[in-house]
Amino acid sequence: MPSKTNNSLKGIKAQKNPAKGEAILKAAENIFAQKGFHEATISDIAKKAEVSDATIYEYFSSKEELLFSIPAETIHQYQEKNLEILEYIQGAANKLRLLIYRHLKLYASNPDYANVVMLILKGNRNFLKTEAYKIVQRSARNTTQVLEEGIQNGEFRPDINAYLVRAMIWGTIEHLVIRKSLLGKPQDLLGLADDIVNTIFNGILTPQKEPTINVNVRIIS
Amino acid sequence: MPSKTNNSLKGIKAQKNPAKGEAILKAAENIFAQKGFHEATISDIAKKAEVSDATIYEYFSSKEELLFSIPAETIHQYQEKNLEILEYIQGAANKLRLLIYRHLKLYASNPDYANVVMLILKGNRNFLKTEAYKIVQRSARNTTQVLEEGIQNGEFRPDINAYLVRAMIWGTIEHLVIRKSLLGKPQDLLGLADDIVNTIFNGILTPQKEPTINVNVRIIS
Amino acid sequence: MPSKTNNSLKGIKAQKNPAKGEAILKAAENIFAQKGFHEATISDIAKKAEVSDATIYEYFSSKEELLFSIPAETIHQYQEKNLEILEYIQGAANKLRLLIYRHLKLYASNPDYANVVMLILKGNRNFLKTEAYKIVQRSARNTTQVLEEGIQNGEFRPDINAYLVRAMIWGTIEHLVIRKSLLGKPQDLLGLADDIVNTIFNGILTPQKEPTINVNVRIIS
Amino acid sequence: MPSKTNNSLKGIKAQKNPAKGEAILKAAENIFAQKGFHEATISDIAKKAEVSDATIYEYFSSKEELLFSIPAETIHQYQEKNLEILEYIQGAANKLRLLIYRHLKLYASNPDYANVVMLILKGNRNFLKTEAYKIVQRSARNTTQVLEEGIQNGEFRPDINAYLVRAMIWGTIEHLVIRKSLLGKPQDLLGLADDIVNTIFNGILTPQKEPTINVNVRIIS
DNA sequence: AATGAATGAGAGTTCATTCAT
DNA sequence: AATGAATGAACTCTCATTCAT
Repeated sequence: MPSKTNNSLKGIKAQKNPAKGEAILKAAENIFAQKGFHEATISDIAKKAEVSDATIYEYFSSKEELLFSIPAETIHQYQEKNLEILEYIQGAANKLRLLIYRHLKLYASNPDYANVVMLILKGNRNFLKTEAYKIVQRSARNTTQVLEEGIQNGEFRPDINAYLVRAMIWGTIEHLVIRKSLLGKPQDLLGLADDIVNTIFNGILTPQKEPTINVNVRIIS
Repeated sequence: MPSKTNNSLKGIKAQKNPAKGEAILKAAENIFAQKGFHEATISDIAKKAEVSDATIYEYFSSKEELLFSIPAETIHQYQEKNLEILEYIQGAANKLRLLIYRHLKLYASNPDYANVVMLILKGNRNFLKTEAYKIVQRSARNTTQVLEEGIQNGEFRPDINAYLVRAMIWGTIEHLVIRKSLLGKPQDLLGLADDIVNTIFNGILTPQKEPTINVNVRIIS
Repeated sequence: MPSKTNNSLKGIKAQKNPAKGEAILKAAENIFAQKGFHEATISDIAKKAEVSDATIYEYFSSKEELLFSIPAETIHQYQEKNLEILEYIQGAANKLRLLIYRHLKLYASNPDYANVVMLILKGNRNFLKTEAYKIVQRSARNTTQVLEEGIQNGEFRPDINAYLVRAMIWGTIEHLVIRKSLLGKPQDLLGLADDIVNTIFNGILTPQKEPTINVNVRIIS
Repeated sequence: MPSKTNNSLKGIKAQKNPAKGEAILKAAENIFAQKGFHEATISDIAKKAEVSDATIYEYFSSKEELLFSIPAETIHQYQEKNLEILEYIQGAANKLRLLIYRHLKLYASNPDYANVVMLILKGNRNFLKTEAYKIVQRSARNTTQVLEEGIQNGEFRPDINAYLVRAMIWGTIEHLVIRKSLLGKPQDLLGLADDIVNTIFNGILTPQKEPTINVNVRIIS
């Protein structure tokens, strides 16, 4: 159930015309994704959004605030939906599978967004002070909680480091998304979800064959 | 066996005074790490290197080339050393453990370098055309080869996706290194190496203790 | 006898709502006094006047016209009142004393006004073309006339330069008012009126003892 | 004897090429005088000085600093010269006459300078924090000291207010200079020096001609 | 009559880069 | 080889002003 008061999330100055604000945001997402932050100019974005340069400043107080406003809405809805769905899923393993799947899908279905988040925002120290980043943190906590739940109910090994496992899952996803953004390579991001889950669940070592007893039965006809 | 002709790797214009070139590179690494690429100025770097702005252009043809020259030497030596050591290690699992350990150590012991590579170079499309990036790719192939070796000799499950597993390992490491750069958080990066290896090897699922003895029945007709 | 058609004096576009026009003018006076002309924005003034930016343009056709409209009413009333009072005063010296006193008082009792006139309008070439400036000139002529009256009736030295003396009086007052605006220094502006008058009247030189005749009387007893 | 270390007075960033710095300063003086501070652009000044816009910023860190640097050298030399000359003049009245004369001459012979100082700097609050303004203050103290000297040695009335008289002198001069700048009116500024001095010295009132002869009677017994 | 919304037009400032010495 | 000096080329951001409603 997405809240109605998500305006505050965006750090947008006012809301003269929300549709126009949204259009600017979309244009910015696209231009930043193509060119990068410093290489993109306000003029580029204004042209794409079909407004004047000055109008952008009616909606966002600076170029950087415009950048930081991009993920706000998306991340917010993503997180709300996650919480909503998690309620209906039984079992930590199933929940984790869902989180991985949705995390991948978030980026897979929004390439520009993925680009901006992975290539621009991820390395930006100022983004860490952002409201949107706080939601990212909350979203991270979802994963950790699911992991801890699984440890406690015995689904997951008791000796795993939940913080590290979360880092592995996120790191894997982000690594793949960046490669996709930069090289276009993993053609089908979502298709990797199962492999990721399997590897995270079972590891890569060949399971030690449990010691077996070979019984040779000779049927004497 | 490190080559002597590693100049070409650096993209350095000439080699008037290699020591000075090196000093500029170190200064750049430090300044870029602190401020980021666009926020750092040639003047900042020149001041730190105790040369004039113009001198930097005697050694590097542009600010971006200077940036791209930072990893060249380090990555080159890293890769050479990897190849050298891998020869002496038996078993894919052991080799993989080594690669993970050294990969983490590379960043853990060079925070400025980690910063530049993770926060600046990683998202830079032009870096992909670089000579240094080719070494990165070669280094990635090491990991894939070790994984494939392990699959073939039965150490690793036959059904794992080597490409994906490598992405997981690298993604995990990079994720942790970025957090360290940005948040200072995983205090002891290297200390996580064993946990990473364990989780990658064994997964997170609690192994199903088979309550029964496996009996193989061979019917001899 | 103040005219009723003082609208023309203000350069105000229309007179939709005179009270609102006045409010805008007062707001402008205050904001300009605080910030200066270029540093003050129409928005600042609109906010202070509790109207929208656009409304200001319903009353004044430009920012500069708004500025020039500030002194109109005040200077007009000041001049009218001067003329009125001068009629009832006997003697050029007395009249001059009055003009000095009222001139000082005009600024002393309207600090914002003083600020705008002294720090902003005084150096503005366009202001010279203004209707309000014509009244300033007329007001200056009052002073000159009083001076000439005094010269003719013997109250003032015949060799003084009326134009210069007026410049001295006005220069003195303006200098003091500016210092007050900028430095807050002459705490009590009005208190200086008498000193100004005395100095202007008597100068600063110690009066020469009138030549005397020494008569020695010898009393012969 | 002007000091050699007057660079510090200018607030100039460096002194790459003092002649060029001077040229920029002269160009700025002229352009500011013609157009005013806000109406003048860095481009205007650069064009006049025959340098690029960017070069101006090699010599002055901002447009405002450039403005403030204009009076530094002039005011400094003026003050030094004043002190030098005052030493050789006997009598407060003579000294005061000199100060008035030189004050007028300073502006009369540098119309652009007069313009900048009177129309732009005089109303600028930030200028008060300037090094150059401190010299202005010192220069003001010269005048006050001469006035006090005259009071003490009996040349000037004991009841005059030195602070006020200085304000009158400066106010008169500034008023005339502004009129000259704005209206071109007092054709011959310097020619007014004597009138100013006379009026300041003797006032404007007709001296009361004593109708009687003062007779001192000495009775010689 | 009043204004929300939009923008044209600049302007100051920064910096990577060049080049004569 | 080294650099002081100069600048071309942008780009963000501001604000007075307009106009449809």
